[in-house]
Amino acid sequence: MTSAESSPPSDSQSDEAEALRKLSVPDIEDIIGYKLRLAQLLVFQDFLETFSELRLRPAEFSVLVLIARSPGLKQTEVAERLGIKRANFVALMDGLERRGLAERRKSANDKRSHSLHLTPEGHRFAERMLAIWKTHEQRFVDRLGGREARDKLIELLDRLLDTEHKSTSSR
Amino acid sequence: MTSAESSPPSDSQSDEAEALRKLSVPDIEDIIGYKLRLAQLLVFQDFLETFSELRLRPAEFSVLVLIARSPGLKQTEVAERLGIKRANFVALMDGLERRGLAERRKSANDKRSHSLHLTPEGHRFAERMLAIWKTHEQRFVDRLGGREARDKLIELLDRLLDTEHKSTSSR
DNA sequence: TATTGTTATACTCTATAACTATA
DNA sequence: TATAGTTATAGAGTATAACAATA
Repeated sequence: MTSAESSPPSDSQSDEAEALRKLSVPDIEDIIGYKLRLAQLLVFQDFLETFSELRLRPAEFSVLVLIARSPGLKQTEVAERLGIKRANFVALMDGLERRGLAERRKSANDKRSHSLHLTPEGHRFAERMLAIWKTHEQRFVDRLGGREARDKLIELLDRLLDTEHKSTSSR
Repeated sequence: MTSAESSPPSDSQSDEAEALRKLSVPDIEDIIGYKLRLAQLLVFQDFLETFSELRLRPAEFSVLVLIARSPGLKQTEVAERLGIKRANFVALMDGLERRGLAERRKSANDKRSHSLHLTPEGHRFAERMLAIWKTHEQRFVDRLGGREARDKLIELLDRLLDTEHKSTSSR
């Protein structure tokens, strides 16, 4: 099972430990990006498990949410808002269309573009989806310690995402 | 350029808007997982740009940090701590070894395992790497509004990551 | 039998170039 | 010329199975 040595192996350990002191290497747990990645992976993992029976992935969920709130958006608009390359959006939308959840409608004024909409079935699906999503989201609000903590997290993440980085105090 | 219609297309808009009211679809910006993903992508993107001249990816950085702090760890231990499958860790470690930054040492007591160490060159590399990393990390501390805000963010992320989810108020 | 490191492989995401039909 | 959608393709990152050497 576990090897008999509970203390770490001591090759040239002391030399390296000495070198470490000069380096002041950060604890990986204190690194913002590392922790953000762990948290994101955890939430997405929970999402995948929560939505396994609906066979819904995060990207598909976000597309359905967006066209439910803003029906009629052009395909490229939806893709750009979600940070999906329009080339990659095609297969995703094909899947939603094949499942009868969403549809492309040819625009009359611009025959190049498609406007996106939920189908009636997609609307019923969205109801189930959002009910399930609430349990998923609430799970993490609870872990955070309630709505205030959740709001604080969103606020801090928004600060990270704020494109107005005033490098100096000017502007 | 931009099409003449500034108001959204109004196909069966009113019907869909009515349906939306019943649905109460969340704003995608209010979804924890979505915002976490955006923030993580932003930080990693900044990391990639910051370290483009060192040709260092986040996973490689985390490995170097870990074996700088804890020299002698077994290959599988390092991989597991970072959430990397040991099969995928092989090529990553090959790369660090090929660049002369880290090395596998055959363990005397267990001839199956390798203990991982920085080379002297890897140590010098780590000094440069960490100096650069500090500027990267500080950039986001500044955006957050200082060290207190950064500590708060880490604390909230830790709550998300806490495996002790007390489902009820018991325990 | 179990574990360490390894190879091979497959699947998902993401990124880019180039095509078509419209504008 | 430029744009919307599409196709093809390549690269990362990640996941699993199976093997050899060793425990």
